Amino acid sequence: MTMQLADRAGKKRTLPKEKRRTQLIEATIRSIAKNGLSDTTIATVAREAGLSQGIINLHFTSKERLLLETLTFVVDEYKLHWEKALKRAGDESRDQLAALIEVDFLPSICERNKLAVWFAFWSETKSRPTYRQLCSGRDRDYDQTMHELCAKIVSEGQYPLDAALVADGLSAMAIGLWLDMLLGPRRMSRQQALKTVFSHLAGLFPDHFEPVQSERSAV
Amino acid sequence: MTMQLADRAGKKRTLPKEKRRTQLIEATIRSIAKNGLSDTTIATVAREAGLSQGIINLHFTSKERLLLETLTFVVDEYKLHWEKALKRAGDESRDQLAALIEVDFLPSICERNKLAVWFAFWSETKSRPTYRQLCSGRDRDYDQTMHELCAKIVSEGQYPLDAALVADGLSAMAIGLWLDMLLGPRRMSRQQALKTVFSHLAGLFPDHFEPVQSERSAV
Amino acid sequence: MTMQLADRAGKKRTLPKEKRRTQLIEATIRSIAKNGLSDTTIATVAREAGLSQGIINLHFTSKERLLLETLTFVVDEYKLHWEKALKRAGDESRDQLAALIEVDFLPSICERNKLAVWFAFWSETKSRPTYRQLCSGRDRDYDQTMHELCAKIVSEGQYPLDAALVADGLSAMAIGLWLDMLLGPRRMSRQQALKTVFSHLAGLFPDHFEPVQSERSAV
Amino acid sequence: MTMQLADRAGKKRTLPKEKRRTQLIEATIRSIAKNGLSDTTIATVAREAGLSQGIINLHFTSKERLLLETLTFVVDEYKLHWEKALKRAGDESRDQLAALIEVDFLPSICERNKLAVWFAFWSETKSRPTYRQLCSGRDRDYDQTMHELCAKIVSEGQYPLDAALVADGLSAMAIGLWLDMLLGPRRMSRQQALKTVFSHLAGLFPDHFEPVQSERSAV
DNA sequence: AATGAATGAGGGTTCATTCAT
DNA sequence: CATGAATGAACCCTCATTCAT
Repeated sequence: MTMQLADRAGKKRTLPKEKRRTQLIEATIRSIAKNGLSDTTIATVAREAGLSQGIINLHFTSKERLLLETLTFVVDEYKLHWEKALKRAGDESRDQLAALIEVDFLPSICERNKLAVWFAFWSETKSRPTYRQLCSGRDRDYDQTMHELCAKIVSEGQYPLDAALVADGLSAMAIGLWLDMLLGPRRMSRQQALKTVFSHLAGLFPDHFEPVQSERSAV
Repeated sequence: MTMQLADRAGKKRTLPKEKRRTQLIEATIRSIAKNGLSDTTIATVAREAGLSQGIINLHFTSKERLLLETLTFVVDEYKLHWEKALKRAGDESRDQLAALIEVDFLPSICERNKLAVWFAFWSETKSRPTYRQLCSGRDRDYDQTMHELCAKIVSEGQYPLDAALVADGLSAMAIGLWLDMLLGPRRMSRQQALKTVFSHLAGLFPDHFEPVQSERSAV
Repeated sequence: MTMQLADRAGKKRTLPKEKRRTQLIEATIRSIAKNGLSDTTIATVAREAGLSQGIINLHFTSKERLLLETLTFVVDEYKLHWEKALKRAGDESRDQLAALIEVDFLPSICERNKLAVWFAFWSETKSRPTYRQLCSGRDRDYDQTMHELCAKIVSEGQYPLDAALVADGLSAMAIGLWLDMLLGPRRMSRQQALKTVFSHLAGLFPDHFEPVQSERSAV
Repeated sequence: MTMQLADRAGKKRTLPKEKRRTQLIEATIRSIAKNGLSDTTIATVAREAGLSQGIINLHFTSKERLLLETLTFVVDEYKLHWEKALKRAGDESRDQLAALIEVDFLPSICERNKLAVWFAFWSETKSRPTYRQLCSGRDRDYDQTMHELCAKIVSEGQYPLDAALVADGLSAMAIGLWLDMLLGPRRMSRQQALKTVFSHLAGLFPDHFEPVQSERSAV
């Protein structure tokens, strides 16, 4: 409500096209998080943006398109982050894997609004073939990279593990933790989630990752 | 005349109350899997059940109630399974943990229709407090049991691991694998999923679980 | 308004399917006559029928279908009338032609509501190919019959006329008179219209039709 | 920058007021012919004119006004034509009547775009009193003139006909032929339409008009 | 003078719910 | 019990109109 008032006071009535679009996409993300996908209507999005209903069809032609572009927005942002993180991570495969995983728990990535979007679309994927292409699991590049890093580490450490299975498992774990974070921040904080994954890494790859101490069990 | 119609199909027109209810709940599960939660209407459920529209309000008062009872049905079935599995598992904590995890990938539990229901409700959880009570994550008993088993194994094997973190991680991984199975059976089969979890167990608890060979990497 | 009240008082809430459909078609005809085609909305039709808006989609799936069936209704009724009239007319081609023309000016055919429907759809024909098939001009059987009758009369009377042109002209004249009647009953009554056509027939086929005296010019 | 855009197309961005208005009216006529009256929106007109949406309200205040002026435009053009034709026709009533009728089938008058406009407005006349004043039937002067010419010819030729009825019939026939032309140019060409009317004139007034041979029936 | 972003009333349609049968 | 015709609120979308640029 305060938000809305602020909007009204401080903003110009007409905005550059691209600005309006992202403004509406962000309103859509908030609405999905707040109301769920099935209760996200053109009205809720418009209200969230502090604008009129007609503006959505003006900028996105249809609600369906708005939802698609919202999903794309979140997916692209995610991809951008981990690609950047990977570049910055240095040469050690250990560090690269760490970087990749840390991205999943960056505040801007795993804030609940965004997580709500991921899960909303995942849960509709079966009935909407269009969604699947955009976000099946995460994406192939991610899986590929994860697999390669695990393979390198396994061979470096001579671990008796199957790299493909480890990669799948880690990726799955991250998503499961996302769900825990979505369902209630008390159950699982970002810190807690990170510790969980790194604790596993330490168990699996003892020569590459150090043990993690949880507050809960720390004496 | 009515009799005639009833006879024709070979079905009785009136069914015991409880039968009708589960018949409708199963139709709801199929509809959610097929159409997604937001495209599941009273009409799609009734059609899936081969009955008239009015029957849902007759047996469930409202659509909301039908959905709630559908969720409850799936959650209860899940709980029933792992409680039974645990009892049958013997005394070894190793076997009990294995049993607990295997339940997640039982055909009747992780068939895609059921998974679709879990994710459908999870993704709406934020906006519907009612859902959360029913299925936040899984449920407390499950988490508790998982934690205890991990703690026992950790202490048995003297592993340098935090039991709480391992328990959370395993639970999360199972859910992440469910998502993989939901999004496409090719990406992740039940067998593959089981291998993935047990491969991690072998890595974490080498004295309790044996290494797993994936077909993919097997020479 | 009285109509509406009467409806509400005297009718059952639920009606046989076919009855409801014709009831709605008749309401559509009245609405087109009263509001024009472009101002005929689902709301105006429902109000005219004294029913709720949803009922139109229930019985006709879409507004478009309702309009199409309304057009079909009027076209079929017209065709039925002139076919029947032709059978009853006897063997004289003179009488048959007279019968054919008289149909155009039967009260139930050329009441203004119906005429409004004809013109409404004619005027949209260019942009709606579907309409054309249903009512291009009138229909081929009509044109054919008209032509044959004129040909017979021309040859009987040895008139120096082209039967095809006469047939086209008479048909066109009838439609032009319909327009006059639609635009204002004062300008052109049914009687007046009939006289106009028969006056022409008398002029063209003096051996078959007798002169007509108009009130206006009658001394 | 604006200058640049203007230059590129070679058009001036600002046009004399009257030019813009007729440009928009012509675009309206095309849009009505192409899309029908009910699908003629401000957007279709603006697109047809290659201009922005706002311009219509700028020049015509409202859509209603634009439609009204479009109708007026067509009506005035028609009236202008037949008044001019009448003046040029000479003194013979025969020639004057012929001239009057020929105007109806001048290419610029009965091109389909224009006919579409006539019928579009006629079919809405009942619900829009404003339209009726503008174009009921055609207009009184026309009817009056037609009647006088028929009367003169009837008396000249001592025909046993009622002049008023003949005038009405001819006028109606012309409109009916317009409809035939609107619905499909194959059914009725301008030539064919003219022959049809003159064939009737020859039948009615044999001393004034010569018989017409149709191609169809010519041996 | 001209544009086009923005509005919001009203259009067609869907759908949970009611109720007479 | 079971049906399905009927309702009406709420959905998405269109479009005439306004207004800052």
